Amino acid sequence: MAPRKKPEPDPKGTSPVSMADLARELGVSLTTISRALSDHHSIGPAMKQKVLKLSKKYNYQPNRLASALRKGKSQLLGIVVPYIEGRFFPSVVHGIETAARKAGYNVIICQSNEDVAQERRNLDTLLSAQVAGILVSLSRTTHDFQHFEKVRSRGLPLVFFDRILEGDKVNAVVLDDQEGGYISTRHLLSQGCRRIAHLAGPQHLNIYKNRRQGYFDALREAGLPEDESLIVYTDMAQQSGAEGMRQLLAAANPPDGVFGAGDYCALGAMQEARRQGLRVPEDVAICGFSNETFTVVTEPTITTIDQRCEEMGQAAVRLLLEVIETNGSAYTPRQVVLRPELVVRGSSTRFLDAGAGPVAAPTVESADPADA
Amino acid sequence: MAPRKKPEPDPKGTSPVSMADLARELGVSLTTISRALSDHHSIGPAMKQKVLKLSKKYNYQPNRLASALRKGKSQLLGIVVPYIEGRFFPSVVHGIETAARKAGYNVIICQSNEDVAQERRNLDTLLSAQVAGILVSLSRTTHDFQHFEKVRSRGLPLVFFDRILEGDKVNAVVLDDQEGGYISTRHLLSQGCRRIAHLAGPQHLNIYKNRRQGYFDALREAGLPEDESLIVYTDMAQQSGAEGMRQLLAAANPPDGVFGAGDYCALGAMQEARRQGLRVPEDVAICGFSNETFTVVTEPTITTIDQRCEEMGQAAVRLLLEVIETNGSAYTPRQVVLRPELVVRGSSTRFLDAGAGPVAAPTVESADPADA
DNA sequence: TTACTTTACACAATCGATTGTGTCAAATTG
DNA sequence: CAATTTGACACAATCGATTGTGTAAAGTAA
Repeated sequence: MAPRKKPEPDPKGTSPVSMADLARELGVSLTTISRALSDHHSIGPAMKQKVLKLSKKYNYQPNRLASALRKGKSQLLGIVVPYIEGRFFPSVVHGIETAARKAGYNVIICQSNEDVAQERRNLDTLLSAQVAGILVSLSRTTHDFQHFEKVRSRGLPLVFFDRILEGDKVNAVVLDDQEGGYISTRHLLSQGCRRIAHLAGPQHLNIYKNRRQGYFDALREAGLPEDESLIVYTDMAQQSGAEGMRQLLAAANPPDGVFGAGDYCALGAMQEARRQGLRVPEDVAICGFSNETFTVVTEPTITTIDQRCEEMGQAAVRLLLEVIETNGSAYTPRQVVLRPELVVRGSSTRFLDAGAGPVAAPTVESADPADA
Repeated sequence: MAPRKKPEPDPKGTSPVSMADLARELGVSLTTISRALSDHHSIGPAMKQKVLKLSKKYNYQPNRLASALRKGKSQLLGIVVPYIEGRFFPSVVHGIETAARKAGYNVIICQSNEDVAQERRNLDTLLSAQVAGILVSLSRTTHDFQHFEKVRSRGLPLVFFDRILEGDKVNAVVLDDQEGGYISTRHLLSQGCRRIAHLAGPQHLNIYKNRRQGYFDALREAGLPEDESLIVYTDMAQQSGAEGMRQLLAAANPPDGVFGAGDYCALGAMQEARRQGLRVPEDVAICGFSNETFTVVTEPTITTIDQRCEEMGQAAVRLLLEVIETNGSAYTPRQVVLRPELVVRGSSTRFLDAGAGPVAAPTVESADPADA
């Protein structure tokens, strides 16, 4: 191996200072440096000061690799998401990164591209990177937890968020979709709607089933019947929402309110209504779901349900850190359910309803279009 | 220290297999295992096979920390972005992660939150994580490269993207905004517009200055005069775009085309025009800039300039890897300039113009609203 | 003053993988 | 057949930080 000389401060500037350098300079042992820096009790205050001063002077940066190797744990958290696009995942990741950093962790990101095989590889990568814990939102093609066994058997803390598999005892953070459907529908009721339609999503997906259930709950509570003719099943796309609306409006007794299971189909519905000369919200009030970015730029702006993306990220990190800290001691898997938030905007505001919750409030942190 | 026993396969499942385990099992030296796995020539094919088989059997995962520590370089790339929100940065990060993974690297993400101090801390973190290279898009409060000296002095490859500081010899990937303004304006001309207005952005920012310049270039090329009365300076917000449009339409000779320096202000302009009873694109054609997500859901959809977010990420990684590979050997900083792409949509399509470029094409990879 | 605790630090092993240098035997060459 | 090359593997140092144990000296209690 090439011998490496270490002249005192830093000749080419290429070599980062190590604890050994500090030790040599101070004429003390490596141990002393290490313990001084980690504020160990067996180091005198005077020595601590000296070490600290010197480390500042040479701008000492601990080598995390070495530290992690020795301790068997790094200060890294692994994230596996289907992809980093759209509104949802970037926001959650944003929340995760922020919370993680606050706790002294860095995050390493992996995309599964909706592919189980890739997801499996991601896990292997994270394992070999010796992360301290893993946060996962499952790919669409994931139907079992098999490949997570490896993680679990290593005793690595694991937390799922948003996309989880039902029926397994795992740590998870999810949104209460049923509550979302409920408050959305209640809001429409509070605006005077009496015939509220629902643009539903594919019912084999829990989130959509739950949103619909919340819708039913609110209707029942208000003493209104469940009218299947007021429910249109869509694929959640804008186009599909428009078609659904056309269908609803063609009926004998058209709705005066629409709760869309997503913002895209709600938008489609709103556009169709206006094309047919209806006023929104006067003739028909509309609520969406997800608080997509575009909901603040349409005319009128769209009332929707915010999914608390950032909070989800933060909650996931909190949960993960808890598991990390209780280090293996028979931690019981816990599920955190986030309460969705109604964001009232123009598409449903027939009159200024006191206590209708926060109005508008842009949710994207930097709506500043000057980014790029 | 607590002594650690290592029974053969894996008792509690908690201990990952190391090369030492394999060596013991095969009765060979650690060296042999290491070299067999890295396909070193001094290991016989028979032995290589045996080692490989055993490593599969025990599902051996190399400890990257150890490897990186020894080699002095990890397989990690650091990313520093202002934040992970909106359309632009997530997409770039997506591109970066994809390209990096393809090259066998993982990415670790940091947000500066538009704060130089945080940016500085991010760099320190990445340095101590021993990343192999760093990708940076500067925070808005960054006005000098001072804190990057530390990185440079360590000989760490560094590539900037999108947000860079002018006049410094650095590796960077940026978008050709001038070209964007040019093709956008040319497109409007090709649609028969003759009085093309421009909703300009703050001119102290290069990107906006360049977009305006491209606009001028196209006008000049078409033999049209630079008419300052056709330029309105906005803060890029939707509201501001609407006001600009109002102003333009109130003038004696209103425009028949508008090139907005951003999608938000273009949207505002379009809405204002329609409010005043004008038809888009028939009476006034409109182009935006950035290919924001909402541009595909408006009525009509908005013609815009795509900033090649993903390509930018990929290009940045390519450049970084180049620098990493030419490892310090006096690499001359290089700038990659990406060509923006015109995305023709409804707001400017007066007649189907042959050769007008790709039509529509949703750019978000998963427009599937079922994410969450 | 003797015995016992602290205080303050050093030694040396260790985490897991990498790599320059040996070593020994088989293969090739003259 | 002796001499040299090549093949196949082991030794041991190393990356940088952590930590159990050891050991002086100083402080305290009896």
